[in-house]
Amino acid sequence: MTNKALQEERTRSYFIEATKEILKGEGSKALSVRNIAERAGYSYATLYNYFKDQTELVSLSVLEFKDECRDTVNKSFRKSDPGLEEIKGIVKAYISYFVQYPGVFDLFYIEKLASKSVNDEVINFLDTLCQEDWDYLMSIQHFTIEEVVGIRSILNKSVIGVLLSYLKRGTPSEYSAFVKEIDLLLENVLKK
Amino acid sequence: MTNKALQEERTRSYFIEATKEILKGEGSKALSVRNIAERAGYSYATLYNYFKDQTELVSLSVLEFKDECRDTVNKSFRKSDPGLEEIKGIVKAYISYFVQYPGVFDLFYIEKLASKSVNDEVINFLDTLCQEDWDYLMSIQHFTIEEVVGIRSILNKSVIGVLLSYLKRGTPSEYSAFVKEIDLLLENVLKK
DNA sequence: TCAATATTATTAACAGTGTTAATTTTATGC
DNA sequence: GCATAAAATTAACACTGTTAATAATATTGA
Repeated sequence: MTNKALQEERTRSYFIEATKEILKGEGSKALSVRNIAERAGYSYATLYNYFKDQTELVSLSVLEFKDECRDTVNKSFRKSDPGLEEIKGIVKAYISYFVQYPGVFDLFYIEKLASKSVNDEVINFLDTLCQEDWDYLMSIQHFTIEEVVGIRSILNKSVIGVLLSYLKRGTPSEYSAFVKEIDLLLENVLKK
Repeated sequence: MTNKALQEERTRSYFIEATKEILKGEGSKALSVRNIAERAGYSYATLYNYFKDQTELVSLSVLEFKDECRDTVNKSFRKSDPGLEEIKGIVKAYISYFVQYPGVFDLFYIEKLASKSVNDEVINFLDTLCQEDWDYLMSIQHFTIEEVVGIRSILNKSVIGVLLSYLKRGTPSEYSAFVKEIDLLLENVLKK
């Protein structure tokens, strides 16, 4: 019965939306089954009629955050020509997203995810956002394949590191210094 | 009475040792007040007669792990001449320590620490281990001050990133690939 | 040595967590 | 309207950190 399936999907979405709200707001530390259920308008045990456990709900949220992050990056940095400047813009917009939602950073890079496929999708996400630009830079022979492999690796890892330091250790303490650090980093990593 | 102070210090050390054992073994996820106390041979509430709360115990553990990590790095990489090769050795030994004790990585870079001073000590730790080498490289004019500032930043952040990816996301999945990635990274970051 | 005191360690309790089983409420088909 | 199927709920269990009140031990003074 398709009517039943529709209702079920609606109820599931209430739980997912509640989970996302808490993760974006108070963060994963404040997430709890009872907290989610209350916000969704159900009792805590009802959640288990629709989801295996809490981690499934978190994994589903991660996938939606991934889409949201991609949209944010695409909008905030209006696609100019492909190349180094676009990579810089993408990286900055990507970083801005996690500064706005630190709880989502935890999900992407720290918390244990239920599904291995979600895990892999997330860890390569930033790199895939820049795929076209790297292809372009190789096509015009600005970089060799070997250079691109090395630079991509450094870029991806140092972006994760700079975010972890800022969000979890408050280093640097000022946001302006953080922005400067990123500019310096991009300048040095992407130079020939 | 110095006898009393001695006994108190001994009891404190039992709790600290128990905490360190759990953190190195099962990790911070398995850490609990009752778990620590049981291993220390006391009841759970006794802990609060010697420490403000669990976070104080964790902060004290972090400081001891810091010393242990420094010793490990100094021993495993027998100090040759200062310079690029020594930096590579230090970084590799540093990374190895956290691969051996993933729970300690969590404490250093992820978990909220009670004391801000401990926080700052930890985040700059790798960089301070290489201090002499950077000074040397500038003294022989292998790098300029500006170059060193940029390279240090990239090195520190990308080491954190590469560790986070490997320990928390299992990327790369093979240890041999992980080692290769680090070699490539060091090669590219430290080149002129 | 024995009672009074000070110190140390313990149990009980509270509010919170994830999860499961049993139960109650609601909706459906005849 | 009634029996049945579905959905939502409460009760319970084993955990968590932390505090207050109690029990056990050690120390002191006479």
